[in-house]
Amino acid sequence: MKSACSHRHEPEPLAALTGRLRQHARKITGPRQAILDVLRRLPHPLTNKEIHAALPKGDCDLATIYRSMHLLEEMGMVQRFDFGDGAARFELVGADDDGHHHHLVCVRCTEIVELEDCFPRELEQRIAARNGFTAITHKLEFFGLCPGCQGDRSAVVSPAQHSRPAATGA
Amino acid sequence: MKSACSHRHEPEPLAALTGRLRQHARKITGPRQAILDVLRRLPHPLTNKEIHAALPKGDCDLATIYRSMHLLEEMGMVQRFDFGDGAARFELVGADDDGHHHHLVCVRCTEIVELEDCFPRELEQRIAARNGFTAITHKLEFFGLCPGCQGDRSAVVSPAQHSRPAATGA
DNA sequence: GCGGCGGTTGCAAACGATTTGCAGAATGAA
DNA sequence: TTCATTCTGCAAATCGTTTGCAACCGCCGC
Repeated sequence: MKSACSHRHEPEPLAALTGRLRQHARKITGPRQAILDVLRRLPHPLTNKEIHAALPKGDCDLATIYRSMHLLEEMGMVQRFDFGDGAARFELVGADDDGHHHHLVCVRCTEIVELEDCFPRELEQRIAARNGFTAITHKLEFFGLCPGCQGDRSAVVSPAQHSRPAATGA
Repeated sequence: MKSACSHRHEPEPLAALTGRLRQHARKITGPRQAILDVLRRLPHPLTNKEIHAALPKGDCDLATIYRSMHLLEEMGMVQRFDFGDGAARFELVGADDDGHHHHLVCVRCTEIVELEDCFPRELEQRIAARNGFTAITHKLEFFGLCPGCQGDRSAVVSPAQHSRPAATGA
């Protein structure tokens, strides 16, 4: 069952995480433990490169991180997020949680706020019904200027794909 | 001004589109006319590769399409969308429109339905206010099984990044 | 109608994120 | 401890996208 209050929990102990691996008949290896520990201690959307950087030097190859994230995603242990900058990000998912939530990203400093809010369930159902779709889900992320970056007129990180200065004309 | 009913309009004549280029002091070239014409006739989110394929053979280099889409995006003539499959998609934006809207994508056949629905403005404002953010926007896309693909138990196109079979367990 | 400037284009190489082939290494079961 | 497998590191391959560069051409002024 899922707790009524699904806010940020205490980090799940590493042993519990590796236990989930064991349940899925997956081997508990050094790299996997290291990766899970990073995810556990940094409860934020992390790119594979960031995970790699957070790892004790040479603890794990970047390719292994990619493979591990695929595995963990298939097992439902991590949730993938896409902020449109061309790099996938991952967050650990609680054992009793489906990981579904959204973010508010500052387009200037890239600060990330975890949100509880979600697209209204009933409205989603109506959209599904109206179009005859089933098994409907959604991807939703918010972008804006955080308190600290407001009034700052310097360049902005475009929510669009990849680099390139944001549109100035329009 | 913007019309009260912003549903799918008649395709804007090519001359009107090139006229917008002229207004921005941009040259009206063959490749650009060809690209705009494709966007005009195919009112769906198109990848650069799809646009390239829809073009009369050798009418335009793929790199030119990438550059053109950047230009058109900066001019607000096209809107960029990201369905999480690693390729950007573009749609022409009406002259009196901001292009903001969302899609419902079938994860099996990739059929795309254009939606009128949007995340509740007031709720978005509340999220912005609660976190002190300003200039807030959002990216939102829906995924599900279209009527024709329901009951079909074959592989699914994951809404996640790139290929790889979608999670079956979990 | 002509000439020239600067925006544009095609081509190919460069890039960054992600994937994959392969041989050796390490885990978990017997 | 042995063995079958699963994993890992390394390097090369992919894929979408960007960019350097030289040739080109649309558009303005004459």
